[in-house]
Amino acid sequence: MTSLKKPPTMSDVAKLAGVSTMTVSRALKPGASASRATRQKILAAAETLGYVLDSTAAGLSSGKTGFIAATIPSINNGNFADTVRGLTDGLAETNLQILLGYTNYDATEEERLIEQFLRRRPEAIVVTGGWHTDRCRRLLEMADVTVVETWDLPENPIDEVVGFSNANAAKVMVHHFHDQGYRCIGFIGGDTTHDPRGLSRRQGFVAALAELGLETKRLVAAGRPPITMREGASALRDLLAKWPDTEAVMCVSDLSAFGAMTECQRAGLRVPEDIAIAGFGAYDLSEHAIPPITTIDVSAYELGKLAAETIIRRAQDAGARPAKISRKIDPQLIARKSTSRAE
Amino acid sequence: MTSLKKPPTMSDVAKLAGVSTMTVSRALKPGASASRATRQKILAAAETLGYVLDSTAAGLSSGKTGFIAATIPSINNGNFADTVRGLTDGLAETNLQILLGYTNYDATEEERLIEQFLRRRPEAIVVTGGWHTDRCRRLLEMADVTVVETWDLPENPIDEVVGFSNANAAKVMVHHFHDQGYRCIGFIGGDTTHDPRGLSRRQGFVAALAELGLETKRLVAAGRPPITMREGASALRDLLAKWPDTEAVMCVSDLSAFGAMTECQRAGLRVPEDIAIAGFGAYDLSEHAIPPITTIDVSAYELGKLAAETIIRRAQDAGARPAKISRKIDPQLIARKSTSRAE
DNA sequence: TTGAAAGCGTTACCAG
DNA sequence: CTGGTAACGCTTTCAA
Repeated sequence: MTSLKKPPTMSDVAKLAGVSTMTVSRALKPGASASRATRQKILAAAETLGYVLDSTAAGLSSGKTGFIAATIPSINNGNFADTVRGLTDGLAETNLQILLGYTNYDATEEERLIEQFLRRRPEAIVVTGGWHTDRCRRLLEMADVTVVETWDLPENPIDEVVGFSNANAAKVMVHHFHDQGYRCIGFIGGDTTHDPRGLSRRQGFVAALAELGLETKRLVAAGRPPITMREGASALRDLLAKWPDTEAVMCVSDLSAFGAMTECQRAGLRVPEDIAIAGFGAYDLSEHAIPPITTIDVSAYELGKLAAETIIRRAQDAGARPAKISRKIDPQLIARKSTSRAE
Repeated sequence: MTSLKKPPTMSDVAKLAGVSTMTVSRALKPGASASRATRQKILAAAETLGYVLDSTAAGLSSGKTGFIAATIPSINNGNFADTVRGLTDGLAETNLQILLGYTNYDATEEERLIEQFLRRRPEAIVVTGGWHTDRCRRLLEMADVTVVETWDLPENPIDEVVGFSNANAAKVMVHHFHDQGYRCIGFIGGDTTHDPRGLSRRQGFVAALAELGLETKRLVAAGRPPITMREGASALRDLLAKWPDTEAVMCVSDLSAFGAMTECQRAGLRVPEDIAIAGFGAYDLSEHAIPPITTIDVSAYELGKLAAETIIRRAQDAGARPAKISRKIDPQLIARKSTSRAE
């Protein structure tokens, strides 16, 4: 559809409607201060010409781009997608548009993305987690916008935080296992170098076991995050090969848990009678699997919603607002059959 | 992090480096035509000031925003996420940024999104499917950019097409069922009013059955797309309640197929011995489920990659290029245990 | 309610 | 390789 004529501008519309560009500009805004009549003329002229406002020019002139930048580790992940949905829904009343990027669980890629996004002059930035490259952190600190870190509780936040404790979530799960009578408990996660949240869960897992006086050695790192069903499956094989007496396994995500569980079933092990399996993230999958899989709900959608609220609040406080306010969510255990010890 | 000082501009950098803004502008570009020495000075000055290029201004001035707009029906869908990944990867060499939006399978919401995106003056637009509101179509036609419709083969394309025939994909599945000896075959999909691709699959399903001289009545509409595992499960109950002699079921997606399959298992029906189940989309899930689920791979990632190639090609042909070239992909059947008739 | 003028920060264009 | 100047299309600001 590449024609040659230049697209109409506001002054074309103004000319056709017989008014000034300023009047057009105002008539096109929501809270239009223009008389009914002129506004009709203007709208008609715009329609005739096929005029579309140029936000690039508007943004340059007004100093407001209407962008919110957000980075998530992976776009192909229901949990992060839920957070983005929450963010979008929370921003629906505003005219803010989301500039979404995914980092592939790579801090360097995150840095690259943030650098790109900063050029767009977003009015706020939402990032996943509190672990960034030094340069990335510096960029975020120097950027003159609200920064919201989510999905974690960074010890030293850049600005605002809307998250939860991954370590504590793992602890909740360990206690659930313990309550059910399991004592030899393993953990399946990804390599610990790329997924800080996965690492926190693993650390929380180990710490909780230690507190209970249980063995903490049954840890398998299954590859580069995000780990897949396949990696969950092979990790389970590895785990049982090394520690055959393992009674229960916590997986870093529902997907890997499902992979691990089906691997058990293929191997003739009954879940939960022979081995218990739990996941993380409260995917639909864990609810519908047979047996249903115990998991942790971190309220991913809510996280996005709260991030949006935070951004809006900060925008209204126009200007100064140094306080670093955390919105903390408590992950909820969803106990299901997959970890219910046969009496 | 809201400070009061205005962020540094290019002219601040120029001043500090003792050159003109033009030299700064050039030195900051990839193919920099600036002497080693001045460029070092400039980079140093930029670093000192914490300068970040303002793409808004750059875009206004150059007439190139560096945006590619893309809309998908749902962000929480592995298939569409794969297409976005393909698009991103395909665009990696360029400096183009993706402006992503999701429509919730709602043509009106798509129209709203496209209208918003158009204001950002994207250099190309990728949309899912060929079914738009009249106004949305008009907007896309009048926009002076490459438009790529994906995930379908519209009869009357707006511009470029990178897709596949959903109807034909369903036909392939029907023939697979037929080859396996199944004759009483049902279809589970969402309401037909919101998902044109789901509707095409259903129509292709019916047409293929009719060609084979089989009954075409076993159709269940399970709710607003995208249909979930739960809806797949309840739809299966409905289907069997109405037509108890059904031997096989094609589902509009792998997720609903999984829901349907687990529902069978809960009801004590063996898959595939008592009933065959197939899905659509080649999710990991269908590979790891027990039994593994027969599905169709539509090469979602490839679709995005090809869309990117199309966009790049059109950008190079600078200007005229009226031809509507389709990149057609052939969906591949992945036959698995869930539809393998016990001999 | 409307308009005129002055930018917003960058790059295109043309000189040197 | 470098610099001056004029846009780019809009909104801010100040007047009327």
